[in-house]
Amino acid sequence: MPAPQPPIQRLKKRAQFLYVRAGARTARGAVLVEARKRPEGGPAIGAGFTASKKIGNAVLRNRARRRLKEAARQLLPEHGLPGADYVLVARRSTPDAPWPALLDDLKSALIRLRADLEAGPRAARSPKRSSESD
RNA sequence: CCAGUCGGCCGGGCGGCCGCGGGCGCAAGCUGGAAACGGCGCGUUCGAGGAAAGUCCGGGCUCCAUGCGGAAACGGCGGCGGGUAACGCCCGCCGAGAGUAAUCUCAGGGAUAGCGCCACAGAGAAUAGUCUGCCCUCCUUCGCCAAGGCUUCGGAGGGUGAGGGUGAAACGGUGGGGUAAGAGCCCACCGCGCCGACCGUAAGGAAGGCGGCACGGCAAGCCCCGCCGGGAGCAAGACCGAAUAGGGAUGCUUGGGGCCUUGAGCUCCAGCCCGCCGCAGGGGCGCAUCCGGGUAGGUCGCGAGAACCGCUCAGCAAUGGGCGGUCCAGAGGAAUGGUCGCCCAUCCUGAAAAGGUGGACAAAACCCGGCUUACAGGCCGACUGGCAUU
Repeated sequence: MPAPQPPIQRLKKRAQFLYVRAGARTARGAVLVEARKRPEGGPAIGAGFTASKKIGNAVLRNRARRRLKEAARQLLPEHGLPGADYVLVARRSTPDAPWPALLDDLKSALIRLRADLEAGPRAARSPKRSSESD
């Protein structure tokens, strides 16, 4: 490994999740990814995981969250933007999707989001997002 | 062998590779630090369930309330005995009901404490009752006659509670006697009620005797009796505690005037500030150190116990005693995973070989004891009935 991988920090607090929720958002197949630059920056990449009750019972939610965690572990250091926080939201197909397809979806979403984030925080907030945000 | 009843147990296995959380250890390495000690890292070890679920009962623990005891109200429970920390749970037994049987089911205290209700149907539904009937007397009427009576239609009065019919239930049943017809009116048996030797700790069982029948059901309508119960919950609760704002104390500093309760108190004017200029209006004007309360956040609570395993003793059992051994998840929006291979079940195709498919229900969150509900498939034991065989 020539370049050191950026460290990954787990998001824990509700406030952190709410902060990221106001940022960019991209859905790809089995995953929905939210991302936003932290104001203080830094080399670390933040990662949080969410599986709502829409996914199913506790067993299914756990499985979805853990698959997202493993996928993020593999892809986030390479495709994530240092200094930004990501929240991976499980969708109904997350627990059962084929593993390579899940990785593809996440990778595609991360690349798209990275481009948005690097273009600037204003550009990340596309107008269609305002309708679906609460 | 087939059909069935009951109880107990398991609930995929093994192995690569890459990861995660807790505990313990660490020579060297990187890193923070004056150090102590941390972080990264390395090693090692442990890391979801029988229901972890529903949150329906019972407890532990914590805080609140509380002088002690009792009662009312409200809620829960309800055969008897035992087990237990406790229970609405468990075991054994009793009673009633179902089944050929093993076995299963039961809100299983009180209906002579009182009130209330008993739909529909039906004449009548609880101090009974005459719709259709049966019988007697009287009146009327038809017919026969041996002149004594017999008989048909209708009406009135009375007797009856037997037959028909209604109903979940009609105020004992069957048979005989009896009678105008009938009726526990009388008799036998059965049922029922009362007493009851004797057996059982008890619920209860019961030989036998007496009674001529009296006493319908619902307490899951109110109620009565007995027993139990203070409330809220780990977001309990304890400790530490930043920034900012506000409170208090001390010290220092201060444009001018007024007031008094003499203090950075109140108030007026000027000045300055609220991006700049003008006008109008509004707001603000100490600093430093320390103290205490609270918020974010953090630490504890937090797992060696009504624990698990084996042997043994007591007991029909639930369970309890003794001895030996084991340490067995703990966190917050972070862990208990991802992926691959082989095997074992499932299902599909197939004559087979084989190929494909793909793993029930469901995941701790303060901890125990129960209950209830969900569950692919499999294993073990005991017992009952039938068939066959010896």
